[in-house]
Amino acid sequence: MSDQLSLVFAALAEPTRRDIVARLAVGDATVGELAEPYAMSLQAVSKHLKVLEAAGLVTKTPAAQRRSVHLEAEVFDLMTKWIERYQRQAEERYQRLDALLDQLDEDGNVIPTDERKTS
Amino acid sequence: MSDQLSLVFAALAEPTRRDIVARLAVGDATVGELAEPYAMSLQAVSKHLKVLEAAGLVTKTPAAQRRSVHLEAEVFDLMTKWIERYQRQAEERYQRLDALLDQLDEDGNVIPTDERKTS
DNA sequence: TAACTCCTCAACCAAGTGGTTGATTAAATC
DNA sequence: GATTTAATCAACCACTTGGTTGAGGAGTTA
Repeated sequence: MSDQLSLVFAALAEPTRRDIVARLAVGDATVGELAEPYAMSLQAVSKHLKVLEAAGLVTKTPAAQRRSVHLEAEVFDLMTKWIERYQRQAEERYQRLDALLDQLDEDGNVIPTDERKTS
Repeated sequence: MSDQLSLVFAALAEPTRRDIVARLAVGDATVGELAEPYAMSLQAVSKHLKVLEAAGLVTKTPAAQRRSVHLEAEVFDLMTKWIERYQRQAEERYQRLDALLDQLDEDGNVIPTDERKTS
């Protein structure tokens, strides 16, 4: 499961991690600040951040006592491109199906080309 | 992890399942047809389909010997809405940051409002 | 009805995941 | 320099996951 798209989808499959992303969209924060609202331990949040980091969704300032975490918006493009591709493909397919249904008469028989209504 | 958004992201975190979605975007298929290209057992593919079904990404014709599987394109909206929201938010934040940087002089000091260039 | 085919269900297994606690590193402050 | 504070590392645990094989259910066809 090492390709980035898999990592990104897996990272966002967790409500806590989506919540963290939502918070980081507002502005950068330290690990402690991010952990504060949750009942779980700081270590658990640190683990979640590592998952987000591995997916490329988040980066941390390399070395400091209070490490600032911030969102990398570009990675979203990976997902949207994948999604849009198949969403569009599926929608087009249904349009073709509609078109095909238009070519059938009330009994479900194919109407010959020369007898079809010209739109 | 029972909310649909989590289920959808988790479902698409698997390359095999994304591959199945890609195939279904082209057109409906039976379970056997979907399983054919993979080295894994039919049961394994059936499990993958169950995950996709639970996420609402896919539906099966209720009961037939050769069950037709087809893609539900609407569910993609859930994801795109979530993604776009935070992507937009993050991008706007960077625009505000740029604006803020415009308000600083070369030494990094804040330029008082009445001394700023009027755009 | 019997046989065959397509698919699902059930039990099992190795590996991964989300959480815990305890110890440790490294920066900031006294 | 010693102490506090912020964050990570490491080991552990219960549960989930992606795969397997074997049996069973429900249409289809002989």
